Amino acid sequence: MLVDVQLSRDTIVTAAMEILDSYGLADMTMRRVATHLGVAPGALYWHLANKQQLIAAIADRILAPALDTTDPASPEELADRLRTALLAHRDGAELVSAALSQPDSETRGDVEKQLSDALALDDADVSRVGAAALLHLVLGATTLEQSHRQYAADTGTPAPPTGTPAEDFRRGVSYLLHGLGRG
Amino acid sequence: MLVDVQLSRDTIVTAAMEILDSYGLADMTMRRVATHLGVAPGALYWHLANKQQLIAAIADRILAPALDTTDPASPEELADRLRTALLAHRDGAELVSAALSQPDSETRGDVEKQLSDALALDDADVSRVGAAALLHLVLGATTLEQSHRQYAADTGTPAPPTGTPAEDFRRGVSYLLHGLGRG
DNA sequence: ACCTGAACACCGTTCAAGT
DNA sequence: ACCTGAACACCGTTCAAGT
Repeated sequence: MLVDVQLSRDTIVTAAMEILDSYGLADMTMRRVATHLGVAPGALYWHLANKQQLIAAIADRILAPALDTTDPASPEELADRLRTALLAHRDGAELVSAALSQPDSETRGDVEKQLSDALALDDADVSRVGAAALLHLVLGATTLEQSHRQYAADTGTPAPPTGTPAEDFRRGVSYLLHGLGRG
Repeated sequence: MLVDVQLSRDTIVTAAMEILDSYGLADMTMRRVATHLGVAPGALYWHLANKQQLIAAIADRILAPALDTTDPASPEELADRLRTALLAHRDGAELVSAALSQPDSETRGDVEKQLSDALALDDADVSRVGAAALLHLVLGATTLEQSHRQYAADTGTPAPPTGTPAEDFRRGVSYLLHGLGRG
């Protein structure tokens, strides 16, 4: 338990991510976060409206290393960086999917804009649909990969021999990008 | 409440889907399903090991109209039929995503095989990666579309003018398919 | 074989009351 | 302003005991 630091949105997010990485999304409950901070459950609700808001804030932190970049990346590179960022936290892909599924997610717009820019296409409509498709691909493929990893870790079995996931990921992205080039 | 029919896996699944369509996935709890059937919560566990198993069974029912077909469809048509099947039930895309994310999902293999066959490519590896990518696209795009629909229905606002979702969906699929053609 | 009753170990969220 | 205590209205799951 962290001792006696002033409670704030940021300390709550940090505590929640420690629980996430140690025990997974299912165990990242408001009550456990509160206990971890040595505080009553209700205290969290002074700083956050609800759990969805906490999840959104965590998603932003998870995505930050992939997004806060000055140089414009290629779409391949951006997709790869997103995957890496998601894999860096237990259940990261699932959590971010949940956050971006909320209809009022601002982050989703940001990510799609950055993907769209990376595509560097003339047709804005192709960019929009292509960026959305790319994001779906990244989230879907990474969620599946991560759940397989976790299952393997839980059961002690090695990962299934479907060919290396990173390579499959890049190939899926590459197929879509080729298709977009002929938009 | 259904009255006095013998409890079985099938009647439970039917009751659960009625709650799903009426109140959504968040309200589809084991306890509410039991109440709807006029039975104690524990009774369900004679017929099902746990809630995950119920969700898997519902996913199969939702997907059935898209999959149980004799004639081999084009990948465009199959993708479209999957989207339609998911949209036919409240939170259908989210529920099926959850079911197919379970590492031991048999249905996921079936769907990917059918997509892979529909692709009708020579290279088996391209088929495998392509089918997975297509499935991610279908689930991701439809989950988003459905959550936007629900949000619009809940708030009374009309859907956002992003261009018609069905058209965007077909375009996303089409881009990926073009890319696969040049695999 | 199939189901009930009752419990176990939890949830997210609210809100008066305290400091 | 910020937090506690205590409650409200729930969960999924188990399991002795009944029929």
